[in-house]
Amino acid sequence: MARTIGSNGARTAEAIRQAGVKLIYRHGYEAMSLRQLAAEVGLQSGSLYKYFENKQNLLFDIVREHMGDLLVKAEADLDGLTDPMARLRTFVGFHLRYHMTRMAHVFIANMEIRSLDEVHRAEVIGLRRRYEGLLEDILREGARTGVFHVEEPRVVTYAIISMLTGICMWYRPDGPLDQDRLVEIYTGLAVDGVTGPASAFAPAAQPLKRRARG
Amino acid sequence: MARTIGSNGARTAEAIRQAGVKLIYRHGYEAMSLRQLAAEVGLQSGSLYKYFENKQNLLFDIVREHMGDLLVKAEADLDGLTDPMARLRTFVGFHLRYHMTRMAHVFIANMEIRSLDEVHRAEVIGLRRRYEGLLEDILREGARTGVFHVEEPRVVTYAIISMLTGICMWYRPDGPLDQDRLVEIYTGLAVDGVTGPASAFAPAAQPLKRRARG
DNA sequence: AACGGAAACAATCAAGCGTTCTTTTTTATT
DNA sequence: AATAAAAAAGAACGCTTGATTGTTTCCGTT
Repeated sequence: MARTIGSNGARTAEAIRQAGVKLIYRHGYEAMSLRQLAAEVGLQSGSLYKYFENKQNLLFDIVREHMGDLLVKAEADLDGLTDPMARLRTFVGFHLRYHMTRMAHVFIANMEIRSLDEVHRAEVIGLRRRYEGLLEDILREGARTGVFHVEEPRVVTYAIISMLTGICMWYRPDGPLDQDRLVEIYTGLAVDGVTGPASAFAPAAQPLKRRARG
Repeated sequence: MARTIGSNGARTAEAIRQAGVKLIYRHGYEAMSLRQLAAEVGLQSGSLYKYFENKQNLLFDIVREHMGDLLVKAEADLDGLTDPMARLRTFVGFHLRYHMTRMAHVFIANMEIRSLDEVHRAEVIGLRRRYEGLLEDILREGARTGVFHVEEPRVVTYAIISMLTGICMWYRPDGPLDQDRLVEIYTGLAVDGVTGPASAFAPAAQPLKRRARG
C-alpha cells in the first residue's frame, strides 16, 4: 500500500494535532513515541514527517498556538471594559471557561514548557508573560483607584492565575457543579481576595504554635 | 576498576536520591535516563540497581516519602489548634513554607503522578486526599460556626491549594520578597477569600460584554 | 486519459533505553 | 593475615526510539 483511499492532507494534519494533544496530555511529551502517535492516526511513523519537521516542532506548534489563542481571546473579551472590577470578573470568567473546555491544551502548555528547546521556550514564555500582564495591569489599576487592596500585584497575579488554572487538575464536565456555578465560586474568591481587608494591613505574626519545619 | 576507594552504601543511596529528585525535576521522569542519573552520582548505570528495584520504584519512593512527610508535618503543625481561623492561617503558612523549601519534591509529586503505575498511583493519591482533607475540614468547621462563608468546601479547598502550590512555579529564594512577606500576602488572600461577602451570595450575572469563546 | 504532485508505506539506521549478569576491587570482620 | 561481604565496574541483552530514504499508490487538474 501507499497512499490510502480517501486520504486528505488537511484532515490528517488536524487528526495528528488532536492525537498529539491527547497523547502528550496522557503520557507526557517525552513518553509519547511517534509510532504511538502514528498508530493513533492510522499512519506509519515516517509519514508524520510530512506534517512536521520533527517531534520538537509538533510540541512547539501545539503550545504556541494555544498560548497565542489564549492571549488573543482574553484581550478580545476585555476589550472596551474599563472598570477594574468588571475587568477582573471578566478575566476570571474567561480564564476559567477557557481552561475548563481545553484542559489538555492548558496542561500541556504549562507542563511541557521545559521540554521545549531554548528558543521555542523563550517565545512561549513571552506570550505567557503578556497574558499574565493583562491581570497584573487590572490589579494595578484597581489598586490605583482604591477599589482593590493589592500591595504586590505581581505576586497576587501569580496567586490568582494558579488558583484558576488549578481547575484543570480536577474538573470533570459531568461533575456536580456546572461551569457557571464554578465561575461564581472562583470569582467570589478572587474578588474577595483583592478587595478584602486582610491584604491591606501588614498582619500581626500568625498565631502559630510552631513554624513549619519542612 | 570495581569498588572505588571511600565508597559507602548509605552515602551513595542518599546521593542517588538527591540526584534523582534534581534530574526528574529538571527533565521529567521519563526523560531522565538511568545513565544520566548514574553519571550524576559518578557510577555506571548498572550499579544503580543495588539501590532500587527499578526506575519506577525510584520515583515511587521519592513521591511517597514526600507525600507522607507533608501529611505528617501538617498534622503536627495543626495539632492542638481548634479555632478554624487559626487553623487556616497555620495551614496556609505551613503549606507555603514547605513548598518554598522543597520546590523540586513538590513539583515531582504533583506532576509525575501520572508516571506511576496504577498501584503506586493509588497509594499516593490516597495520601494527597488525606492532606486535602485537612483543609477541607477546616473550611467546613469554619462554615459551620459562621466564621467562614464557604458554600462548596471541596472546590474552595482545591482553589486554595492550587493557589498556594503555584508558588513553586516562580519562587526564588533570592527574590525581592522573603518567605514571611509571601506568607502574609497569601494568607491575606486566603482569609479574605473565605471570609469575604462575595462568596456568601449567589452573585448576579457577570458584567460581561460577551462570554469566553474558548 | 494522462500527468504531476500529494499521501502514505516499508525498510532502514545509529543511538539510546532499562535491565541483568559476571567480575573485580575495597572494606569490614574475625 | 585470612576471609566474607559490600560496592562498583563493565560488558552484554533485547528493544524501542527519532529520524531518513526510496518507492508505491491515489487524487485533482487539465
